Amino acid sequence: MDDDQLVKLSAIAHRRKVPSGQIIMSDQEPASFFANLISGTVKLTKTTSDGRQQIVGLLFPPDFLGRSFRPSNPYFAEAASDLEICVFPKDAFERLAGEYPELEHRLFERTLDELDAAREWMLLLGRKTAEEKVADFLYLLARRSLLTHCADHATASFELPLSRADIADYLGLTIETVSRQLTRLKTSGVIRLINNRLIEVPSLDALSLVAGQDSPHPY
Amino acid sequence: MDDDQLVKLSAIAHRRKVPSGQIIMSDQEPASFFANLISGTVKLTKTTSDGRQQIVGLLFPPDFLGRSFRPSNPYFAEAASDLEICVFPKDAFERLAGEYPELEHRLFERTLDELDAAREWMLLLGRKTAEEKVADFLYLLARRSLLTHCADHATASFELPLSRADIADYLGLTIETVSRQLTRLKTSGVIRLINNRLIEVPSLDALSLVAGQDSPHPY
DNA sequence: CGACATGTTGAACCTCATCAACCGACGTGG
DNA sequence: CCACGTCGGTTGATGAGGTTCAACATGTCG
Repeated sequence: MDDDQLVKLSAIAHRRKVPSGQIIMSDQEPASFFANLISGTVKLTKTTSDGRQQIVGLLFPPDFLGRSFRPSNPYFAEAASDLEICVFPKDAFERLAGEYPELEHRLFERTLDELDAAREWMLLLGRKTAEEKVADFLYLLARRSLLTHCADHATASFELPLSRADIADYLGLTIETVSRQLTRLKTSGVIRLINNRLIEVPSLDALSLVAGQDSPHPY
Repeated sequence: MDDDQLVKLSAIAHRRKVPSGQIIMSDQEPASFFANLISGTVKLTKTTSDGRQQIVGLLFPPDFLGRSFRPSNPYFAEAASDLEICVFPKDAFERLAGEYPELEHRLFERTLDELDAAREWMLLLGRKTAEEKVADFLYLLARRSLLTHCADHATASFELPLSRADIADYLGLTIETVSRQLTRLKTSGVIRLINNRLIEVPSLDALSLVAGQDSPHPY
């Protein structure tokens, strides 16, 4: 994105803090803004009429939050932790997107990535065991942590961005099963639990093996 | 899409028949074309290293098949029945998309629809029971059949586009469970099985109820 | 210190997967 | 023409993986 666009973007933007648990975008009401995630984690959730919930997407910085060309979302966006976001009014942003085809193109690419991620997760939800699900989730986070804290690439350590309940909703499990599988992975030595939220992975390859990944993802 | 575009599109297109079971696009090799689905059903599948399979998307006419701005797919596209498709060479199509922003915009919109569908399916895969899954799938097909055979909108009848094995792979179940749930729905009177592939739904509302839909979808 | 939220562990139960037999339709070859 | 194998689908018996319910542990905040 060139300077001109960045200037115009920041002109219409403003920062906002959001406390954990707050709904950012709701199912029925129209989405009136776009936003860039500066810090924190956003979960996209869907719920059945009787209250069963499923997380259908996670957003980490610097992910983008919004709904292009549609009046409203078919899901909720909720702060899974305290957030900082950078908000753009929807109409102004879309005017800008009309001016700069590059911008729309970038949004398109991001949407394709989200689609790929969603489909990858469908395989996990439909066909993997509880142990594989948990290991897969941890493997995902471990790889993410390598991108930022670029360490030696064989081990990793990171903080869980979600509570047990949210992890369960992400993996299509119950909190009890998540907890049990975590202790299983701990006792089998695949991970170390420093505290409830902090995790160490001595061997990424070992973790990837438990996750049942097609191919150990290179980084 | 205006006439000019349609003319140029058809100039680079050619028809092709594809027998059931054939792989159209593969995981690793680059996707070299786009295609419009004229008749038949295409399944998008992902597979774990040990052979468990999950269908991550279904395409019906007049859906569009292809991968914008990416060299290859992270999944397979396979003919779930005999097909007729209308093929566009990738480079020619992308040149055209560059000329007509409208075209890229349309592709974007379709991708958003696919993303919504994928996320809806994540809720099904992660949180619904076998009975709800099967009922939900049938409800989906029933609504689709109303769009074409526009009948009285309270009942429906249609042909299953998938084998039991494919239905199982779509719902994250086994063929046995799919079969059992179908006979359950039959004996409880929610559906009628005319033959293995032909289904009648006396009451869409009753089916939607079993499917555990948030809201009975109006049509 | 007690109340509440979050997480862990245990025991019982249930849904769904697994394994196996069976059925009907179809195509092939003797 | 009929035996035969194959394929797609159904049905039954059994068992395992996860859910459910409940108790307990830990941590935090008033």
